[in-house]
Amino acid sequence: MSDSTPAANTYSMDELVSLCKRRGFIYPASEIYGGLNGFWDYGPLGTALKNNLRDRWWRDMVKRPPIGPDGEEVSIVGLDSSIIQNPKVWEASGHVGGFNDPMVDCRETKSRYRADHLMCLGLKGQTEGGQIYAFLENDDDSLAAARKKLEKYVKRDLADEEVDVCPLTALSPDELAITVAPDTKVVGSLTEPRQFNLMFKTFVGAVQDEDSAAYLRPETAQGIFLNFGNVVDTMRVKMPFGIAQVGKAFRNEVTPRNFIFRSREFEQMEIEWFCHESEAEQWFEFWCDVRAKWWQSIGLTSDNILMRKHESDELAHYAKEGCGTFDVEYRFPFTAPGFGELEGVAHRGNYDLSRHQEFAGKKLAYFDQPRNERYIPHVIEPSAGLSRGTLALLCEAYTPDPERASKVFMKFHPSIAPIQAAVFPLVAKDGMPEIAAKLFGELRDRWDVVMDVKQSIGKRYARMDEAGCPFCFTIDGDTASDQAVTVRHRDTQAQERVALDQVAAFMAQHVG
RNA sequence: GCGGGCGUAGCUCAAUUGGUAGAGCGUCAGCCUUCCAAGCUGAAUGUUGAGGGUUCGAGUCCCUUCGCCCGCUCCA
Repeated sequence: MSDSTPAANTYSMDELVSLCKRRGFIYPASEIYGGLNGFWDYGPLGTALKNNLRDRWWRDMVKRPPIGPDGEEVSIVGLDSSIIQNPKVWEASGHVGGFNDPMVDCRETKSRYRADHLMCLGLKGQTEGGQIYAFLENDDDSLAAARKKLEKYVKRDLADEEVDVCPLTALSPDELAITVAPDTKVVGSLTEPRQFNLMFKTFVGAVQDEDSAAYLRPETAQGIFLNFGNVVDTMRVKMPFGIAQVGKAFRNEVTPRNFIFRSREFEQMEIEWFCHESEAEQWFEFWCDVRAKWWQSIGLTSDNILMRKHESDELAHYAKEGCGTFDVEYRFPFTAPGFGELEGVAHRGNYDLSRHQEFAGKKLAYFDQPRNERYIPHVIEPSAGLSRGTLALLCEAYTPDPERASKVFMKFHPSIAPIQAAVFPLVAKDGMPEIAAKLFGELRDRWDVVMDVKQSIGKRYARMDEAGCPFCFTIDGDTASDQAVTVRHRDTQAQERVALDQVAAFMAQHVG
């Protein structure tokens, strides 16, 4: 998350969460049992919204992929790999090593540290009877403070040769017991390092022993790398090309927060774009541009979208030196005035395929006929959050309006709105419901449409405002004679008259 | 995992020093209604997050637990 100009959003997340529950977008998971931290269920409208976002992505990336720099459509094929994979996958990917951070807590200061980020200072060759002072790695002030405490303890200045520095993780439990934590003066306030396993562990088969242990995938990407060879062998693809996948991933987040922004079960929409190393930088720029524009095309305004280059110290373990990662970030109400990550476009180099080649002992090189060269492709990865994208759409759509009956309406882009049109007979008599039913039948095959004949027209309009339905078609007393209906526009509340036989054309024009 | 705050109807919230849990909105039904939650009538919905304790009596006090929010920590 990063800072920027003041927030445009003037509502609180509580209001949005409340509307999501009230209107069937998102419910707390297993709510009747008191919920479960970090999990959420999508209601009927939330499901429709999320599916629309997913389908739009699939259509724009796989079925009708973007035009590449050479003016031709790029080539992307789809995939749906399993959630549980051979446990060795996660050793090769670096998740077993890099995704398990040993943590220590300080009982005195209530601080938590990554154990591998703490270093220890002590007298060389002395452990018994002495004291050890922990300090933060790469922090000169912390180091100086630790040394000062050590010198005070031994009551003299120390030469550099006399002191010994080692990682906290190298300490024995006895040594840890005589260690003084940063910002404290007493010994033994640090807990033993504890593993924070961010991957969900499970067991394959009915017998639960370590041999059957497996993990739910923490990202969908690895399933693509595992099938790289299969796709090359079976799909007549040629470099450069992409493999796309949408699916669930699971992470045991330390702190699930901010509604569905950081949940433990979430969905990703990922493309792994394979190319020759010499073209990787060009494709990286290409995908950053394509993906930023795509988010804007579904209704996220440029004001709330930000492209941000990662600082070098926050690069992922797979990120290629010097090329880095770009984030597409969105200004959520809970991050404002800052931004939160929506999608990361990463240059993964050939890290993953090389690792799998090494760990699996299977050749994953590609023979490039035009180049007459065999190589392990480099990978550009536009990795988008489907759950986060859905949340961004909800946040972007939420529009308070004290003037209208609902006090708020959801301004979804018509193409991804969970309900794209509503058909209403103005009153439930005089043949109006019959005309409405006929129109409803014509529209529903192609769009998400509802029909409602109950209650006053104002109430139905207001209900559609909260659901974010962009257009309501109302059959009135004149329809039978003039063959026209009223279109009511959600955003402006304006009304216009449209010929009955032009409603589908109207929808095609305004919704797509 | 730590600290702080919170948890009452679908939603937003009331409920005196501990004394029978209510309102508005929403939902549903009926009447009505020819363009914005109209009006009238009626209805449903709560072990007050869960469990235990103190008390004649607990939404209210105490303990435990679960969940949510904020801050730390973390986010390959």
